Amino acid sequence: MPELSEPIQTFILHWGEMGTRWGVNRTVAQIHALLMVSDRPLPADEIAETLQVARSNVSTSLKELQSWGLVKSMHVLGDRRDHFQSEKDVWDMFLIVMDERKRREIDPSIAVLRDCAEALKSESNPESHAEKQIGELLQFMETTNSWYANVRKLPKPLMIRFFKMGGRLNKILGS
Amino acid sequence: MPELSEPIQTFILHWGEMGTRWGVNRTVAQIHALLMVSDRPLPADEIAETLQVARSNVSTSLKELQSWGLVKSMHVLGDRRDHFQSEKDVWDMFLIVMDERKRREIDPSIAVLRDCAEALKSESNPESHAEKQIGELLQFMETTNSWYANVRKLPKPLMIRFFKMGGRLNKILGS
DNA sequence: TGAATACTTCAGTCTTGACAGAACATTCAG
DNA sequence: CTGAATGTTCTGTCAAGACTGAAGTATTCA
Repeated sequence: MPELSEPIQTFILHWGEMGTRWGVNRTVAQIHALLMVSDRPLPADEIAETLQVARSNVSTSLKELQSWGLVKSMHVLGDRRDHFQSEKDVWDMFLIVMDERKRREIDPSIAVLRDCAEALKSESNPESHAEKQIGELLQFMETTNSWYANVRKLPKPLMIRFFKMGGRLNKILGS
Repeated sequence: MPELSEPIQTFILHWGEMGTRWGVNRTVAQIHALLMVSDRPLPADEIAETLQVARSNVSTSLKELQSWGLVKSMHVLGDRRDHFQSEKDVWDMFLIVMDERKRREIDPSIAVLRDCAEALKSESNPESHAEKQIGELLQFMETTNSWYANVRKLPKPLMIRFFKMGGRLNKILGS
């Protein structure tokens, strides 16, 4: 592995930093960044060397990235080592992350809110404000969820068009 | 402060947990949750007692919530203490968080990516793949940013309509 | 078969950030 | 002016979890 050029280092470090701000382990995010900009799949030991972290740390981080579906392992002819490559398409990456966060965090939250709302309803209730507030939170999440489901099922080119549009929102909604 | 009922405890604890998953301090998120479901503004000491955390911890967490614009302090007649109330409207809350994350994280990331892309362009370049990838990331962020700006400037009722719609997306985009 | 290679898991260490409690600052009532 | 009430800041402690190196497992090849 050639040393990383300065701008690429900057990118990887920044991506790692952003990771932490969004609840993602720094090393995991850095490895993701590295694989994104790599022009070929990398074996774990090369990643460890490049980022100067322990081999074992790379192993678990790669597992994590694979569990998100952001990284896949593959093989290279004449090399026994696993090689890892990142999803490269930014839109696909985005959707993967959204799907996964929905599955891991939003959906369970909706379930919890629903239970809480239910429990508060059946008590004859000195906490009607809380009930109302939680109900609104629940409704909000359900609304955005179903909105997302609809965006999600658009074929990708249409979806991209949808996001590039936006200037025309007013016109559409005005009708 | 009456003790928290069981479903409300559940809600607050869950909200705290979700906080950590999104890079927000657990106590900060818990206080936010408590204030959301409270039917009146609460003074800091009451929050500390209710959530069983140190008064000083509450102080700094409230500062944090205020810096996000999610919580405001106010005064109650005949009480010298500051009382804190959360924004209650879920849509407004959502927009506040989006605005703030854009300002704190997305915009700076765009700046970094732009610098990196620039630096990679001027080097006569063995890293054209990285350049391409970072360029696409940049483009993606700029696209979503401007999409968000357009959604953002809709009057709230229209915006809500926009999110409740979604079923009609296909029809609209088909044209 | 066993040495070499690759990968994973585990146990202990280290770091970061969260937190408590104390010290400090400010305001206000008397 | 003083002391009680309130809020903030600071310092040291602690815990969570990130990370390392070593031990363990699996696979391949000589």
